[in-house]
Amino acid sequence: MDQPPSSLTSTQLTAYFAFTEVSSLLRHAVEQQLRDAGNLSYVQFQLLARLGDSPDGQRRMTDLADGVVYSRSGLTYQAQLLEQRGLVTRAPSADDERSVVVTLTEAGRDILATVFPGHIEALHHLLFATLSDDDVDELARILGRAAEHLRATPPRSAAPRRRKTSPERAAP
Amino acid sequence: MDQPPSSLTSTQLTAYFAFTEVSSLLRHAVEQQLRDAGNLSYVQFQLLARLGDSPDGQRRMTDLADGVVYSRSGLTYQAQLLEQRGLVTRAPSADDERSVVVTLTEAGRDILATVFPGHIEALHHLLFATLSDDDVDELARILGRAAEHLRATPPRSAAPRRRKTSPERAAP
DNA sequence: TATTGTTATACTCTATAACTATA
DNA sequence: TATAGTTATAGAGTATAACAATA
Repeated sequence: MDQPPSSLTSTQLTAYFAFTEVSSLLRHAVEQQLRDAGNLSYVQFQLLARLGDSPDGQRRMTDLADGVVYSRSGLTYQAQLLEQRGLVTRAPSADDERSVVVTLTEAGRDILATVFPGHIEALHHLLFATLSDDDVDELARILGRAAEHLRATPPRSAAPRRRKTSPERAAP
Repeated sequence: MDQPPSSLTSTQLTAYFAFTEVSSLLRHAVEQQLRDAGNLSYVQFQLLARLGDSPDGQRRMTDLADGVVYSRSGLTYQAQLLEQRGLVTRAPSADDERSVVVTLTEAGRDILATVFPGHIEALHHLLFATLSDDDVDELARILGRAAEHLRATPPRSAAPRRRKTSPERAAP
């Protein structure tokens, strides 16, 4: 049903509260596992995992920043930390001297390998243990659609701002 | 391709990634709305909302901390900020002189009233716009179960720690 | 002694603005 | 001029430990 924009159905409220609760508790637990298993923050894990996903283990700084919705400076800070620990290297790109290419090192892969099993195990214990296969199917379908929608929806009030990647003409 | 996950199905992975993405984007958008509409952080909003939920607009510090999974000191910090803005008051409890009762003020209720409509509207736009009623039902059911499970599942490695509220007998 | 809450403190993280260099 | 990234800096937030007061 369509509602006046100032109310939610009770089911919507239930869904929202459950979502935030799962999100918060799961995030908390995962952060702790990552910290215990590899002394990684969630953000650092995301960055390493992104690099691990790349076929050559490399990404440009900007591409990494886009994925994690970070400010450039925030990413520089995290990249420095990871570099100091020897988990990544940074070098200017051959294509474009302005760009910096971040590369996952062997040590970085090792850390990922150390952390992954516990990560997955935690998801089993915390999230999937009580869900049926059908539930997981539904979840993937519904949240997949929601994610797609969110990705395509610009933050409304911040609309006239310049986006990071998209080359919009600036409305002065 | 991804690395072969040791024991998650591809649907589970899809569901997990979609969940984290929705969680992250939604949280980001909601935080911005709360900041814009009422200059509130997400945590501050949660605290005020919790107080607003209470019939008399009051809660003990410890009860508030439990709900938000915070350290005591972190809660004290936030409560100070809210008190400075006149959104809550703090006073020793009559029942137990050790306890501090936090009370939502008129100004606090006003802020909640100011912020709520936009909050709900954002949820409409961002989350519920693309979901059918059945989807929302499913989401509420599935995540409700997951939340219940998470709530009941103690962080495994931190198990032998004392919990905050539950009067367990401590296993020595 | 155990519980409630505050304080002191140190640390992590994030964003903004100014800056350098390449395109 | 526009883009990629770094640096300087400042601010919010969080947790740990020591502490005071009450039960």
